[in-house]
Amino acid sequence: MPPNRRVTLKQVAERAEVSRAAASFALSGRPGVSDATRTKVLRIASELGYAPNQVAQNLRSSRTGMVAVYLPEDVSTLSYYMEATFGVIDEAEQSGHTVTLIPHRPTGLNRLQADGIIMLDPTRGDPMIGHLLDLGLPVISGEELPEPSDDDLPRPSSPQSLERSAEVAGLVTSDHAASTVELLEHFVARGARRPGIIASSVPMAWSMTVEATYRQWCADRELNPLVEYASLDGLEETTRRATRNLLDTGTVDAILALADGSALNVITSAAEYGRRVGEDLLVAATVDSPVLSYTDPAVTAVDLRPREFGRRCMSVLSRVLDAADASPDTLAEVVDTEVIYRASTRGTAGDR
Amino acid sequence: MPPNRRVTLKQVAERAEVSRAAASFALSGRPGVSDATRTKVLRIASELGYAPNQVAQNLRSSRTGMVAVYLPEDVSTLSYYMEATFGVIDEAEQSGHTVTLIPHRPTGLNRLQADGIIMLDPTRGDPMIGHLLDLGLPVISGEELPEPSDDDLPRPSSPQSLERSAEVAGLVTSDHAASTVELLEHFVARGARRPGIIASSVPMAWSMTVEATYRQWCADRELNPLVEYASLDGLEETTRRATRNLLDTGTVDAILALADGSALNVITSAAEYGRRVGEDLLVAATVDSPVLSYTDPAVTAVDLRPREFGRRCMSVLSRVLDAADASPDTLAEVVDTEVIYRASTRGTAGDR
DNA sequence: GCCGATCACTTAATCGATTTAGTATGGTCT
DNA sequence: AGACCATACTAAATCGATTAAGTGATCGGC
Repeated sequence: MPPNRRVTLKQVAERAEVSRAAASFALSGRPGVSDATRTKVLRIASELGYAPNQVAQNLRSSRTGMVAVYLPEDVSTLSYYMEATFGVIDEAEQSGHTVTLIPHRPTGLNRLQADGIIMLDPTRGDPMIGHLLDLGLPVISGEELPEPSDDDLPRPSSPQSLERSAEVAGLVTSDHAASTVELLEHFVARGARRPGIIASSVPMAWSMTVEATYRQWCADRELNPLVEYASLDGLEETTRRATRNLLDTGTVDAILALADGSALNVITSAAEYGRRVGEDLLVAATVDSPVLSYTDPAVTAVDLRPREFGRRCMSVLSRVLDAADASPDTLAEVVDTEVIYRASTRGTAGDR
Repeated sequence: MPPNRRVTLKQVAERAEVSRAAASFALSGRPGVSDATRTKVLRIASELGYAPNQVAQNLRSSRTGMVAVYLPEDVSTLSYYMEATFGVIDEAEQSGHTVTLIPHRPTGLNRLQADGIIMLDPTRGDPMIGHLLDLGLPVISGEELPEPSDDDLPRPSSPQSLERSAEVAGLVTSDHAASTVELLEHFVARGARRPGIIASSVPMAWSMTVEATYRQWCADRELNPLVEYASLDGLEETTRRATRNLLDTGTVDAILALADGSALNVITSAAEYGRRVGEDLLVAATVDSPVLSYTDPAVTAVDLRPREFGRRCMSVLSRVLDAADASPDTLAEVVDTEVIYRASTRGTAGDR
């Protein structure tokens, strides 16, 4: 009755005049009790507002009921991670898991309680990645795990753990290569001849895929790739410089920006170079973000469906957790993306 | 030894040749064991890499060890909440709490396990707010709790719970009135005479404070307030319209935008009206966001120190949880803010 | 009419840590 | 030497749910 004192199974059992075990059977829907008893217990449970104490359940089942999400520390595009995290939460609710966020510092990592880990966009060189893999928990990687770089310290781990960390339990990706090609072809269809790219020096798998795809696309057409970088150190300054360098060439008539910040900078400074975005300068971004629809003109971008992406990560993790023992190969899934066409790539060749 | 099998207190006790109770006393630092035993237990515990099972601890202490954070469903400025949430996590780590995010749907709310709740920017009309307040857990509100509007359904709650929900256990705010005045005065100091505002129709306490402060400021100077709204329904369209309406007046020479999207739209469409941002049109935003530093010119904005804000919310909650029984009045704290001056308010009146 | 099987249920062990109550040891005081 | 007490520890209960093992009753088959 008092909402501060929670109803326990024992109380339900007493009211129903059965043992705690019988009540437990009835509530969990397993055989062993008569239909009469079952309905009675269920009725009383709902009357009393019984909700099982998850802490007790978890202790018994030696699970934590928690899923830990790890996000990159330095992110330029926050909305993606926010949405993806809520996608994880959506799906975690289904399987009765709670979602916790992992701090970026390794302090107290051994205190981390979770049944599994979801890493979004693991960054090469981030020492946390190794620590998390070494925890012995099933890990789902959102976007590919980058190869450890040479200057990374070798993790102090036994051969056994090395072997384990070579594999994640599941992998969810988006087809960045396909969406990059779609954007580049769209540039061409809208009348552009020389697309350039403002890449990111952040060593995440997806950004490397986009850049490599662009370079390959240029190679296929015997075009000289026009690549400028925005780096995490001095992000604003390098973003501005990348924009300036591309526009200074004078030959660029389309720009593919990896980060929303870069696209934004192109939009707002194009006028200084006498360029009109959407007409003689097409602009698109590889990751959509709310801000890209507020600019004038609004910016064409790839909707990575982050919410769905997060849901899929959690759903893969659920399957891994249920499989318990037998999961020899890692589960892999691809989330569909969609290019959102906006005014920044209207171009000169007809409508739409 | 195997990292997948966690070390338990029993194992430590056996290795140290004492009872589990003695080991527990030793580890928790309470009297009742000799110094020799204590050091021995501690040594063995660290050798074995013992970490107490928090699930068991929580069951025993009938706490959950979790803090639940509730974010508004429709947010235009994501980075603020992201940062604030990580601030909560920073501080929660200190007190050994895990942070979970609350889904926006009330489904399964009674299954929510937490020792306390932190609501960020509670929105008037959001039915979740009532539900969360009725849970009987200590609630910290980040920014004031709005008065329930008339058309809100009365919550089905006993008088007792009504009384309780009238009060939150703690309140953390930023001084939006002060920062608004600072921005307006800055406009004037930079040569502006007629500032307008693109307000938000989102009924959150802070946005209402900013708008009210602006109106009062105008009234004090016998100026006619120039207010346009960007509403959540059709955010892009209303944002554009608000910008257009303000610029169409021709009299506006400074614009204060509540959301980063609005500020952005002003920046990118000013040229069409023959205005030069930072010269004959000053622009500032009441909430800083990464995108505001990538535009050209970059936009002056208020840094609300969201990370610190989140930390303070959690620290207040910690105090409430420790106080246990005696906390008659709600704890209140104010987080300092800082205006970040950028090129969009350079103006005509000298340097700065 | 008796054996075995099935059903419906209860008892008790279990998860891992904390904590109360209880016990043995040694020392001090008179 | 016996009473008394503090110290250092152990045994066992506890948190709330799950589940293996056990008990009694009923039923069917031959």
